Amino acid sequence: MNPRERRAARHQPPNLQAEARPRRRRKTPIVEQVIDTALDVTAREGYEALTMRRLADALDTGPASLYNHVVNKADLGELLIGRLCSELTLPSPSAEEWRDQIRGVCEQLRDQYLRYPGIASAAFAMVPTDLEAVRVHEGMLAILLTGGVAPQSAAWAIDALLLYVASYCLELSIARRRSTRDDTAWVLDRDELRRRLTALPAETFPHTTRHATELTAGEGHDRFDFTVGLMIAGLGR
Amino acid sequence: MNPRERRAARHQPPNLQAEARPRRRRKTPIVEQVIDTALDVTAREGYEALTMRRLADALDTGPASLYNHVVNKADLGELLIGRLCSELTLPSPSAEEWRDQIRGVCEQLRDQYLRYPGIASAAFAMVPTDLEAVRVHEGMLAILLTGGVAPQSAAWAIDALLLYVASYCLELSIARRRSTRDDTAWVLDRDELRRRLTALPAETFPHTTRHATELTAGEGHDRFDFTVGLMIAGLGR
DNA sequence: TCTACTTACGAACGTTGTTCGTGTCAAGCT
DNA sequence: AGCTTGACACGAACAACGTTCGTAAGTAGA
Repeated sequence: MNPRERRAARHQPPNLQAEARPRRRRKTPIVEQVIDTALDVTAREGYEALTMRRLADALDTGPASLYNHVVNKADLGELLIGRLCSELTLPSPSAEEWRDQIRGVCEQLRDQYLRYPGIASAAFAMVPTDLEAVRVHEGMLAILLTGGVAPQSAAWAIDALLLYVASYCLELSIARRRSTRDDTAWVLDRDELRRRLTALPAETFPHTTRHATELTAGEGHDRFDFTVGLMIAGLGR
Repeated sequence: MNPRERRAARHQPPNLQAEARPRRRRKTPIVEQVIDTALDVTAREGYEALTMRRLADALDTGPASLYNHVVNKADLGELLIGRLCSELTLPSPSAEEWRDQIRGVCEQLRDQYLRYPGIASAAFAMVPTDLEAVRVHEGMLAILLTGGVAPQSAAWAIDALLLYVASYCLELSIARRRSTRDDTAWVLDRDELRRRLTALPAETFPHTTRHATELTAGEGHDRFDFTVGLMIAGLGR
C-alpha cells in the first residue's frame, strides 16, 4: 500500500476502506515501527530535533527509505498526533462529574504533549478527519452533552480547549528548551523577570510594576488549571 | 550599535539604556526599514515565505547584509511582533465597558495577526520583556483591574487571551494557506467535512454524526467570539 | 518460472539559516 | 589634514534540511 493511499484512507469512512483484497497484511506494519522510534527520538531530543535524517539514523537506514512509509514530514506529524490521541482514555460520561471529566481529558492530552517536547506544533495543522482525533472529539462531545451543554457551545468549546491545550504545551516546551539549551545571558528565570518588570518606569507602567508578582506567578500548571477552569465554568452558566 | 546589543537593550529598563553618547543617530535606523519590508513581504506571501534571502532580495542586497541589523531569524520575528504590538491602540479603562474594551484589544490583535498570515507563529517564542509587548500587557491589565478583576486572575487571563488569539490566528492562517495553495484533493471545504463526519459509523460515533452541523459551523469569527466571550464572562465572578 | 508489488537506498537537487573575512565609507577627535 | 573608530555591505562558503529519482533486491501469487 502506497503511503499516499494510506494517508488518504486514514481520512475516509472506515466502512469503505476495507473492501480491497486483504493481500496478506503484515503483522505489525512498518509505519508503526517508524512512529514508535519517531516518538522515542522526540521524547529524548524534542520534536525540533526529529529530522528525517535523524529518524532514519535511529532506524538504521537512509532518509529516502522513510518515504516508502510516510508521505512527507507533515504526514509524519499527523501520525504522531494520531498515536498520542489513541493513547487517551475517555471516561463514560456522567451527568454529575462532567466538569472533572472534561478537565481530565484535557490534562491527559497536556501530559501527552509534554512528554514529547514540541510535538504540539504538529497538532496545529491537523486535518480534523484523522480517525483517532475524531475519537477524542467524540468522547469530549459526549461528556459535554451529558453535562447539559448546548450542542453548538459544546462543539466550539471542544475546539477552544484543544487549541488552548496545544498552544499551552507548545509555549511551555519552547520555554523549557530555551532554559536548558540556550545561552544563559538571554534566558530569564522568574525572579529575574520579576525584577525587570519592577524596574520599569512606574509612571508609564504603573500596574505592571505594582503587580509584577502576580504577572510572574504560577507554579506547575497553575496557569493551565486557571484557564481550563475558566472555560469550563463558563459552559455551565 | 551591534544588533546583539540592540536586542539586549530592548529587554532592559529604558532608563539605563540612553546613557551612552548620542553619537549622531540615523534619522530612521535601517532596522526599521528592514522591519517595514519584512512586514510587506509577509503580508503578500506569508510568514513562511519570509526567508532571509527573500527579504534580502526585497531590500536589494544579499542575505549576509541582514545580519548587521538583526541577530537571527527569531530576533527578526520578535521585532515584527513588537511592531505589531506598537500599532495597537489601548483604550483608557472604563469600569462600565471593560468587557467590550478587553474584547476590542483582542480583536485588534487578531486583525493584526491575520493581516500578516502565519506571523502568529513568531509570537509563541517571545520573551515577555519586549517593551511594546509589555505596553500591551499594561493596557490589558489596566482594563481588567478597572473592571474589578482580582490581580492574579487578571494576570493569568491576559496570558490565556493572548495565547488563544495567537493560536487561533496561526491555525486560521494555516488553513487558509492550505485551501489556496495546496492540492484540491487533500483540502476539505466545510460541506465536504460535514459529509465525511456524517458518513462515519453511527454506532461508534453517535454524537459526531448527529451534530456534524454544529461541529463544522462557524462563519467569520464566530468561534473566536465564542471563546473570547467565554473567557471574559468567567472573569466577572 | 514468470509477474506484480513492496521495500530499500545511494546520489543528488534545491533551499534554508548562518558565519567569516574583507572591503568601503563617513563621522569624530587631535 | 591625518588618523581612528565604528557602522555597514557583501561574495563565498558551510552544514543541515526536506524531498525526488532511478534502480536494485526481495517476496507473494499465478
